[in-house]
Order: sequence, then structure tokens, then C-alpha cells
Amino acid sequence: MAGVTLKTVAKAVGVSPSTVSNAYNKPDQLSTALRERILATAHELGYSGPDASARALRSGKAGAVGVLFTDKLAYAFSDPYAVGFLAGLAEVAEEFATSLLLMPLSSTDIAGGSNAVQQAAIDGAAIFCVPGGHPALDILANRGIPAVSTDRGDHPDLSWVAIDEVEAAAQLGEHLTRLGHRDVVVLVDNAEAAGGRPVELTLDEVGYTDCELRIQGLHKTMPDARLRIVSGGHNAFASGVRGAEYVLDSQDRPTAIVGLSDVQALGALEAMKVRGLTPGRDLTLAGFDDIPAAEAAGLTTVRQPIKDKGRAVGRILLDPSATERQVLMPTQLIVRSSSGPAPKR
Amino acid sequence: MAGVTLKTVAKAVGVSPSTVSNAYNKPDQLSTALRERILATAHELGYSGPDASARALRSGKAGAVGVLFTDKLAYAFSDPYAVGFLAGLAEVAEEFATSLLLMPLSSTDIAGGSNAVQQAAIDGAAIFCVPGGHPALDILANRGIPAVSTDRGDHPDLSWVAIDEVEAAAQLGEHLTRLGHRDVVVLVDNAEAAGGRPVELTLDEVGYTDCELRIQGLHKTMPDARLRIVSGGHNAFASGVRGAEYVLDSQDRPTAIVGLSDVQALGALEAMKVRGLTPGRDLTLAGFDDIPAAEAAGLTTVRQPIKDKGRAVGRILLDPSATERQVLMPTQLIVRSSSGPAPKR
DNA sequence: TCGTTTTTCTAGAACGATTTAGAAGAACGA
DNA sequence: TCGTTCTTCTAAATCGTTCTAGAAAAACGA
Repeated sequence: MAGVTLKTVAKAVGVSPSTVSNAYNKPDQLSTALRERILATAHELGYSGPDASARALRSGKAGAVGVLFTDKLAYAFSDPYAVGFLAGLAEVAEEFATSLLLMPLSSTDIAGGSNAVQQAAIDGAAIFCVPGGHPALDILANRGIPAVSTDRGDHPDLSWVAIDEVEAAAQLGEHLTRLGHRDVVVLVDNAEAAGGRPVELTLDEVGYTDCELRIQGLHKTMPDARLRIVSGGHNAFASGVRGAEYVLDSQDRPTAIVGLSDVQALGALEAMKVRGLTPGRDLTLAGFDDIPAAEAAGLTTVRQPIKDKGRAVGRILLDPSATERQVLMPTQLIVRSSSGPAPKR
Repeated sequence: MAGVTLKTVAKAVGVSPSTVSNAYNKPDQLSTALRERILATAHELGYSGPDASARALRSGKAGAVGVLFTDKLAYAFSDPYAVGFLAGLAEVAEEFATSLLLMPLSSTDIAGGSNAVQQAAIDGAAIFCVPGGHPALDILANRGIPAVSTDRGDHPDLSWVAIDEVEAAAQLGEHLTRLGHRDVVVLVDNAEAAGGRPVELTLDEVGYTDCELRIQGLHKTMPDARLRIVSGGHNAFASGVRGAEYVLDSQDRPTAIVGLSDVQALGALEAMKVRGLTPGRDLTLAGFDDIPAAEAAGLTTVRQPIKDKGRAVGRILLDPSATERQVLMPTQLIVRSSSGPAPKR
């Protein structure tokens, strides 16, 4: 049962290993009769096709693309936005009979050789919301693995599928300015706050390129507003709750809170509810992404076509006919009931 | 830049390839001085560690476990239950520096050699809600890849992490019986209904082992009830909507609807709302899984520790010290407002 | 001092396939 | 009939490691 290889089958049928290989990979290189005989014998012997590793080694194709997430994989799945991206990517991967390799990005032992990014047998990588300059990106570059990021990078030869973060946020800022908001708190993802204690950050400390750009965008159309940056932890519902609690329970309440992701904004919504505050009346709340739950909650947000983003990344990675290597996706401001005029002071 | 291998580094340093290999894999097999010299030279040459495929071939370890889902990968991500499972599994995978290989299970060309299950370089596989007898399972068995299922299989040597489906459903059935329900519709996952037209099934036509068992469980504690099995498509919100629409708009309305997953039940809830029906009063609704949204919606459901399920599967697959190969997880009936007494006839 | 153990390193054979270049025979056109 | 082109198949090299055995040198014990 064990140890059945191409060679075994070849010997059994009485042909060369090459021919057996061809039977699997290039059916038109041999007669149908022989091919069927080979396949039948293979089945009899319990041989289930060419070994994946060997094939990968020899042909240089792994048949899988890696997906890099920030932080814990577990976090990744808790955000419908990430899940939407994955779904789009998976769709294309499926089309090209390619598997998706989810890679844990434990920041520890990234220096040592034993991390997944180093080890993984992949043909390409999708980089999902990983801060620029992360060591994992260097490793990929070093290994010569093509990568597509969801952020616009600095290098002109880097592939990406992104939105115009500045412009998208500027739209939202304009909306808020028009409503009279001049005191805003922005909720961001931050590793340091993950311990549980919310932190207040400067723009330089944010880290994630997309978050920085969005804040810049808000500044652009809210030039006179005070913008504070707060984080309650990683990008998750609970972090939104904590961040908002910190803000709402302070003496210095803003008139609007902007979550840089919907999950965080929804967390903030929860914190408001608990305190008996009505979004859109007592305090304006806005998010980013437009995940399905945002609509149900009446959350004003900036919609981005996340599933399409995933699809586009997949195409760049897998479809040779896709020539465009830098794609800008459209965004749209979705105004719902969670945003309203700033209360008079 | 390209074509830098172990050999290149070995030659540059003036040692044998084996030694370079040891520098990466068995640091205590060579002097610290030499090891550092090797690593430094490797870095200079732009060598980024042993090639993944070659290593996998030679050592027989792929450094990844596969995850098999039914149907489209995209579906998988739309169910928080599946996502929870993945999160638990990912946690353990991370611990063992192992990647997760998501495998599309396109039922087409499963016969041909070009499907992912055949190709994937994996050390083990987690089988998530795949109907028993699926060809992919045979392929895995054939390849000699250890697999852990989320369903109790028939073979005594198969590993699984499951719940007592019958008992869990029986608990729910008892609750419904006590409330006086004798006319129930069960909403199940079904490929044939995926086209858009809901179907009514017999128990034999259900296919998924876990669904069958749950229905049996309901029968057990609802011996006098009429149980109809309906499907609006794959396991997703939209299918729940369609299935419930079919049921609600017919002449023959039941007094209770049981979704065999919460997403389906929540879909049914949506259909009820549209028709102005209040769950728990006009019609009783119950689900399965207890995903976060279930609590928010006040859905009566059967809770199963999904994340723990994922963790347990990971342990069996990766942790050599885990000896238990068949694990039964506890379940708990969670009664909320969506279930109430059956209206008098 | 001399045998024995330990440390440090190496040669060469796998691992299981794919690829390249080409051979043998069949089919073809004139 | 003879050269040419297809079709069908093969031999041998190669992909980049890791592994098994064992050699050489160093350290050790008495």
C-alpha cells in the first residue's frame, strides 16, 4: 500500500516513468488505450496520482497562493470584511484549481527560520492589511514570490488592489463637516492597546498605512476639526467597545466617532446603546467597509467592494491574461441613520 | 539573485551542503562560529532558507494541514459557525507553525486528476461538514493522509471531533414538544435546491450525516409530531429566507420552524419579519450552533462549542501528545424569545 | 601515553516526480 | 518507393533538499 510511486506503476504496466507522468499531465502525448491501462493499473495498486511535493519541486509550481493577515489568524475571521475578501479570492483560486494557504503571521520568531512565511510552498501571496515594512514582506521579496497587496505600496513595481483611502475618507469628512462636527474621535487598530487598556495615539504612531491615509483624508475635508486617534486593541468588535467606552466615559466627549472599520464602529454602537445614547442624535457614528451588519444597524459608512477586491487580487496572482497590476477600486459614502447634525454647544 | 541554493551557499562558505542544511535545521550539530558564518554568507547571497518544496519532498512533511469544506469556499465563509471552527483550528495551527490550506471542493473534475485534494501538499486534513462517502474522502484515504472529521464516521479507526447530534436535537425536540408543537418544518442544506426553487425532502434524501442525525433526534422526542424537511439551498442566510418563504406562503403552515443551522434560521426570521410574523408568538423558530448573531436576534438554539471543536481537531492533527482520537463535545439548549407555545387550533 | 568518547563535519544516496532531447515506428504525400 | 512528418514512447538529467553512515579531529579518562 505504502511506497507506491510513479516508478512502481511504470514497472507494473511495463512502460517508462515518463509515460506514466504523461498519462496524468499530458493526456495527448500518449494513446488513449495505454493511458487507460496506466490509470487502471495505478488505481489497482492504490496509487493516487503524482506526489504533490515532488511535483512542486520539479515543476516549480506549488499550486497554492498564500494569504497573509496581520496578527492572529483568529482575528482575521472575526471581521466580515476580511471574510469577504477571502471569499472573492477563493472564487478565483477555485477557478484556477489553486488552494489558499492561510499563513499565521506570528510576529515572534520571524527572525528565526521557523515561521510559516519562510516555509510555505506557494506561488504567490496576497497581503491583506499588513503594515508596510513588515519583515514578512521582505522574506517574500527575498524568496522572489510575487505578492499583491491591498494597500498601495511605495514601490512602483509592487502590485496592489486598493481604494483611494484619502479620497474615501475625505468624502466621509465632508459629510461630517457639513453636519457641523468639529470634534471627532477616530477608532483605529493597534497592537499595543490589545492588552486591554485603550490608548491615544499620534498620527505617526498609527502604523497601518491605510489607517494613516484615511485620517489624512478626514483632515483634508475637516481642516478646522479636532481629530483624536484612539485604539481599544486589534481590529475587532470588542476593541470598538473598549475604545468607545474610553471616549464616552471621559469628560471630553466628541460629537462624532469614526471607526476605521465597521466592526469597530459596531462595537462603539454597542457601547453607546449601553449608555442610552442614540446614534445620529446624541452622537454621530460612522464606519468603514459597509459589511452586511452595518446596514442592519443603520450605520453610516464608506462602502468598498471587498469581494471584488479579493477577486482582483486573485486575478493578478493567477490569471496570466490579467495585465493590469495596480487596480484602484471605487468607494461610496453610504449615509444612514447613525449620522446626524452636531448638537449645538 | 535567482538560483541561489543550499549548494551555492555551501560552496561559497567552503563547507558541504549537509552542513548548511544543519545550520538551518539542527543548530547543535555544528559549531556556533561556523553556523553564524554560514547564515551571514547566506544572507549576503540573498539565500532565504531551504526551499519549501524540496524540504517537503525530502522530509515528507508539508508544514500544512488541509481544510475541506463542502461546496464553494465562498459559502464557507458566510457562516460564522464555519468561521469559528476555522479560528479555533488556526489557533492550534499557529502554535505548531503550520499553515492552513483551504481546499476548494468543486464536485466537478473530482474524477480527473486536477482537483485540489489530489494535488495538495498536506500532512493532514480537517474535514468540515462534508457528507460521508464523498469522493474526496476516498482520495485522502488513498493518499494515506490522516484526517479528522467533524462528524462521527462509521469506521472505528476514523478520528473525529463531534457532538452527539441525536441527543442535541432531542433536547430541542423536547423543548418544542413541551410547548405543544406537533407540526414542524426542518430547514436543511441541500445542493439541489441551490438553483433557487425550494424542495421538500425525505430523510433518505438529506445526505449530510449530521443533518440526518439531528432529524432523528427530533423524531425521538417528538414522536407524535409531523416533521417535514425543506431546503432552500446551501447552508446560507438566503437559503433560509427561501425555505421559509416556501413554507410560510403555503396553505399548510407549521407551528414551528427549525433551522439546522443558525444562519438558515436567521434567514427564516427575516422571512417572518417581512410577513409581519413575530417569532415566539405567531410561530416558533429555532436554530442550531448559537452563533453570535443568534443571541442578538433572540433565537432559541442549540449551542455547540465550535471554536473548541476547531481546536480539538487541530490538536489531533498536530499535537503528538494528543492521544484521544475521538472527542465528543457537549451541547446546550439555549432558550430565547423566538420559541413559544404553539397556538391553539 | 593510549584507547575511548564526543564533537564537528562530509560523501553520497535518496525523496518522487518532470523535462528535454531524441528514438522507433506508423502514416503520409508524391 | 522513398523521404518526410506525426505519433508514441523512452533514457537520463535534474529539481533542492535531508538523511544515513561514517571519517577526522578534538577532548577525555586513567
